[in-house]
Amino acid sequence: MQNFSYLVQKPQQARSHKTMNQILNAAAKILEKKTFQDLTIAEVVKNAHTSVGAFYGRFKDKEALLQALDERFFQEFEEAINALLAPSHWEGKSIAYIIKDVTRLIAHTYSKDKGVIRSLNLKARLSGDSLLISREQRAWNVLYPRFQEILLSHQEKINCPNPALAIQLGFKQMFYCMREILLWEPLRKEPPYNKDELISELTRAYLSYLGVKETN
Amino acid sequence: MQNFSYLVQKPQQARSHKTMNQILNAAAKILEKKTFQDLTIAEVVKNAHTSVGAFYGRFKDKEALLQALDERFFQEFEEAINALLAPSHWEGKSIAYIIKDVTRLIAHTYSKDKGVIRSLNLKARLSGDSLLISREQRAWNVLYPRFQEILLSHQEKINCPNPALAIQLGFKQMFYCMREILLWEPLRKEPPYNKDELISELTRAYLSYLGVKETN
DNA sequence: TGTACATCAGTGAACGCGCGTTCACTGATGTAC
DNA sequence: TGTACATCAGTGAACGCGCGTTCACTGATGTAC
Repeated sequence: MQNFSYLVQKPQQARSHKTMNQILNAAAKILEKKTFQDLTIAEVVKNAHTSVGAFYGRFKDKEALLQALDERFFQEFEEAINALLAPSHWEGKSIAYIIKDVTRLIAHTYSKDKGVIRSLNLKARLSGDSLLISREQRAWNVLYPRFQEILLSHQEKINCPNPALAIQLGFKQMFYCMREILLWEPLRKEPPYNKDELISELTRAYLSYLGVKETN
Repeated sequence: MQNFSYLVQKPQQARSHKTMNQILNAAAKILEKKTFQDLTIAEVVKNAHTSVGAFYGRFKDKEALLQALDERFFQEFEEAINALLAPSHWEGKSIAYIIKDVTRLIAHTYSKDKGVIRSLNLKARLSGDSLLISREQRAWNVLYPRFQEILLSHQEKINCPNPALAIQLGFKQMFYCMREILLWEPLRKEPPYNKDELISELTRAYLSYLGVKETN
């Protein structure tokens, strides 16, 4: 599953494991304030109380640092997705329940470690042909098809001309909007939303668009 | 209104005016394929059949090039917005009509000069505290409040718990989704949508969310 | 329970490359009289 | 209708700075016997 080719060598001793974590923590913290481009190795190792050489003893290059952050921060996300997708979990649940579940997951995912996620998102846009697909993207590629399939199996509750299209566009509206609001609006100093309100409003919008009547 | 402080000097002769346009065209073309960061002055002037010195005779620095592109490409957009906002234009029109109008404007705006718009959007995210607010942003700041005001004046047609919130979130859903789909999905090789279908679906979604009944 | 050796880990000065920017110079255009 | 001068415009080699990366070296940890 995971290849750690971005590492020169996996940590062998507790000592180096600690150093590596210090580096990742320092980097994550710096990324709250600036972009990955503006982050320098010198700055990271200074904040991690280690040295440039220690960095390159662990990471192949600067790029590898971002990959390591990607792995580290989306492990949790992947587990949350797997929990949602457990065969029994959505069994017999209403569309409203399922949509709210997914909306909530997205809201929570994009509320933590914003600096790292922002950097990864930017990275995906900057590097034209994305050589390495991010772990985040891979996670979505697992979640979405299953989600769509389940919604389509409830098709009789959906009242709109083109359910398949509406499921997709509705998901994108909710997802892109949530991501922009949580990740980028704060940087533009826009007033924040109440998170629970945001979740229920976006859920409501999605359900309205699909023409789902039930209020459950 | 516009300050051209990013220019060393405005073109005085037809000759230099032509050179400047060649530079802007070359840059816009390069930005279809790569980001502003990856674009080099050497590359631009080579494609513009001119020289580094000519560039710096016109532009204060590399940054100024992006500002000039911003000005050049959003002039048209601003005019379109002013047309929509002409006092008589939305007089007596239905909510459905108004929303479709705005959705269509966004769709058309983000269908052209994607390279430049992408670069400007990235720029806004990369440079933490945006020193210069982009012309695009300024344009939205003019359009949105007026749009909101007009929708609120039709409040009796809106059926949802919190109209003001729904107008705002609905707009964001539509806008962020449209922008992401038109600007970034193609880069990820995702299959494109039919534009008219996209406009009417996102309009329909917005109206459903607001609980607007009329089909006009 | 030492001793020898291999590997892991860390240090930070120095290197080097890419690319934005400068600068000394040449040529074109406009204006005054 | 030239001539002189100022300003505009363009050229491209050279500069220089920032920052990622290397490298020679020191110290720590583990293992064999």
